[in-house]
Amino acid sequence: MTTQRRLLLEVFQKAQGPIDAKELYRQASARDQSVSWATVYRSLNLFKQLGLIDERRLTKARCSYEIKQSMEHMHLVCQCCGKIIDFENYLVRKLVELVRHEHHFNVTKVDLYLEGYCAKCDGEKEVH
Amino acid sequence: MTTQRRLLLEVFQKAQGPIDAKELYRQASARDQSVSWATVYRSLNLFKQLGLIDERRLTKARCSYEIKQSMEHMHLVCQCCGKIIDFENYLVRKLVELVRHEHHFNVTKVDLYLEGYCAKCDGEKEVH
DNA sequence: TTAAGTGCAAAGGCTTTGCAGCATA
DNA sequence: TATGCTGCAAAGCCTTTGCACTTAA
Repeated sequence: MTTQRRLLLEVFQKAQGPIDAKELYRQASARDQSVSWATVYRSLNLFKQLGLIDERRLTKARCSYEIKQSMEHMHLVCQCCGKIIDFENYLVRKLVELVRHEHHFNVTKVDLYLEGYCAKCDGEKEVH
Repeated sequence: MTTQRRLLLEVFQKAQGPIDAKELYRQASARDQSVSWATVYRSLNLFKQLGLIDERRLTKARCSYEIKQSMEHMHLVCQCCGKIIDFENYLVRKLVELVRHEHHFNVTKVDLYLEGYCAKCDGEKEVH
């Protein structure tokens, strides 16, 4: 456990939700200028391998990372205001069990991403 | 509508499930050597904009594309051999309805991604 | 004919890696 | 002290873009 890794983990713990490598680098190097891109990416791969963080493909350009969540965890992303709502439900587990049985597919990771309009933005859309 | 675009759409229609740009280029240029990477990517962006195809980041390295599917569509990605299995089930619709009601979230796009071991790779894992 | 599409090559982003020096245990 | 980690810089991929030429309508 090095100072760099400790620092990066702290940034993750402070973050509310997923962040990308760029943001991780930005926040970490703001607190310790010597932190390099190489260390950021090497640590991300390490944390991922250790199961400390999840890697998601939220945008085309780059991956997002966040402290590991439960399997029943979903993200609702508002395409209007960008708000991210975290959401958990037993139906996700049912879905996983279904896949396991119908396809003999041994699920290790679930990534559910729903895009649309949140209550607020959808309401405003109706008005116009 | 150019010959190149027609050819690329044909490759999509023949493909069983999502393919990435590399595979699209491979198959297209096998039938018409003059097809270039620039045209492949420019066409992908056009098709996406027209709503003909969906773009998903199924693997970390690159995006996958496929003819637009229903909302109940899911992807199972084998972390061992990389195979991508398409899968549909009514539970996805139930999930969407749940989100709609419980969070007043107006869902426009669903992206469900399950990672794990396919039947074949999981079987081989057991042996060792 | 002419606006739009194409190929080529170069550039742009994100991520990985070789290597020498440094720090943790 | 010895293994493992780091920073730097360069390289590796995937994707986009400028430019001159070609093609579909």
